[in-house]
Order: sequence, then C-alpha cells, then structure tokens
Amino acid sequence: MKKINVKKKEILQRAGDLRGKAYFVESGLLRSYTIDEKGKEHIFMFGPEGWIVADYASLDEPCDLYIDALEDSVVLQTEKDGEIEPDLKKFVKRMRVLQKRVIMLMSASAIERYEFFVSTYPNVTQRVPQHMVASYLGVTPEALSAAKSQRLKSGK
Amino acid sequence: MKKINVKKKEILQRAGDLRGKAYFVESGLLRSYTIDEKGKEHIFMFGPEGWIVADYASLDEPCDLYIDALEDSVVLQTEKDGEIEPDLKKFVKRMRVLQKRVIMLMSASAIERYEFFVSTYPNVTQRVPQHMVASYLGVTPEALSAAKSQRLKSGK
DNA sequence: TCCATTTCTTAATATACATTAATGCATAGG
DNA sequence: CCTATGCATTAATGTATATTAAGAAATGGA
Repeated sequence: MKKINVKKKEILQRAGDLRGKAYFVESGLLRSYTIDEKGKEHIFMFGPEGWIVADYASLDEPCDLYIDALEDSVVLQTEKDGEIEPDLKKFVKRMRVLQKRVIMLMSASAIERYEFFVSTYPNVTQRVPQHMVASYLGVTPEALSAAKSQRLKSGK
Repeated sequence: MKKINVKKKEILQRAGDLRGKAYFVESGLLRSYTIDEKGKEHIFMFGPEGWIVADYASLDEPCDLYIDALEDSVVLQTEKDGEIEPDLKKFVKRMRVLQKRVIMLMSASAIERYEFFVSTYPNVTQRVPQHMVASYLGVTPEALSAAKSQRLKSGK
C-alpha cells in the first residue's frame, strides 16, 4: 500500500503486464481502457475520487487493460496479493467475466460475440435455443442466424 | 444455505423483489435476465453447473433481474447476508455497476447510454473530452454529437 | 398420435450508427 | 503572441443490424 503522485497522461499499467496493481483514487482522475486490433481505444471505466481502478485479470494472467491518468492524481497503489480469501477470489473471477463481456459488447460484431460466447460457455451452446443466445449477445435471432450462415459461406 | 429442486421454467426471483438470494447451481441450468420497457428480454447470464447466479443489487434495493430455470435443476440457495465484510461489499457495489453497464450496452440506444453515463458519473462529464465519453459508451464521437443535438431539437 | 407452439431460417425494407471528410474553435506550449 | 494540436460539429455515404413477415421444421403436451 503505497501512495503515489501521478502526472496527467502518465501510464500506470499496460495490457500484457503481469502482476497488475489495484489503484484507489484519492484525488484526480484515472481511466482504464483496451486497444483493439484496429488500434481503437475502448474506455472500460473512469476512476474519479473514491473509485478503485484495477484490471480483473487473475494474478498469473497478463492484464487486458491499460490504466492511465487523465488529470494529475494521487492514488494508493496496492498489490493484488495472492493472500485474499477464497470468497474474494470467486468475485474476482466473476468480475473478469463481466469485464470481458463489457469490452466485447463495446467493440465486437455479432459473429465475434457469438464466437466469444461459444468459448465462454462451450457446453451451454447446445442446451439453449438460439434466440436465447442472441438475447445474451445483444442481437436479434435473425441477425445471429444470418451471421452464422455467412460465416459458413466464407470458408469455415 | 438450502438445497432446492427447481423445475424447468420455474421462476426463482423477479425484478423488483427485495432480499434477492444467490443461487449456486449443482446441476441443471439457470438464467438471469431483464425485461425492458418494450417487453423484450435481455439475458444477463447463463448458469450451468458450478456457476453462481445472483442479482448484484444491494441488500436494501430491489432486484433488477429475473432468475429462472431452463432445465430441471438442483441449486443451493443462500441468503445474501448483511454480515459480509466491507471488502466484499465494495466488490458487490462494483459488480452492480458492471451489471447495469452490460444491460445498458445490450439494450440501449446511444442517447440512452449517454444519459445513463451522466447519472452514473455526474462530476466526470465536464472533466473529460466528449470523444472519451463516446469511447466509454461504445459509440463514435460523431454519433454522440449527433444524438445530443437531436435530443435538443426534439424538446429538451 | 396429433395439434399447437416454439424454433429457425430467409427475404424485403428500414434505421441507427460507422466511416470519411471538411470546417471552425479552443487550447497548450514554445 | 503565434502556431500546432486537439476537439467538436456537420454532412455525405456506407454498412451492420433491426424490423417485419412468412414459411418450414422441430418439439412438447394432451
């Protein structure tokens, strides 16, 4: 637990980093964001005073998010220790699922969402009607059906 | 902590309910979802074996989500006690923000997202450039600008 | 078994949003 | 103070997805 001063535009963490920290914002403003394959930024969250900004990658996984400062800020930096309780660990795991879902909803096309869904829930895909999958993805059943048939045509 | 058998199509929880429970799925399949003003369902998550399904409303707030069973299931129902630690409480709060964000991204138009953002971050709106707000909302700066000017024309 | 209902697909049309481009304004830094 | 850069807006065009509608296949309940 270390108090640090951060200058505007300073980058605290990059995607791919291991051992990401958690940042409690005392004053100023942080943000976390991803950069997609096309180089486009997608802001995951803003962190004004009183908020906590962190990547919910597990301890052993690389981060998905960049974190930087939009204003000069004072933040408390804390290690995401391995010593947290099992209850908390479960929460972190579920936060990560949500984090990925948000990023996906902000940036992915219908077919990309579908492929993400299949990899997240491999054994659910065959157990629910497709219109429910569409509802989960945030698209209409018709759009999902069309996207899937298009994928088949264009190889694979 | 109570083990219950749930029949397919049985509804475990409705939006508006107070004191929502958390459900650990031993076998079968649950889902949680919202219903928007137009009556359209938006599935928030599926809960196959091993997953936990719950609404992240605080204890004193009404739930946002319906929870029902897509297959005959066996679930452990646990009270979301007030006796959780402060650390966990913070997590629940942040889960709720994410939950609302996911629902919003699945169902809301650009201008609805903007209004949601302003109410979530009232004191951030004026501190960040609008193109960053757009990035947070998952729309382009141009689309946000157009949506806002359109709202002005059509009364307020 | 049969019928009603649900589910999936396809197609025509509509629409919200993305993309691209140009312009004017504000701002920060030398 | 001047200039380069970032920012917001507007407009023209393109595209992915929504909407609406219809029909065929699958499913479940009586």
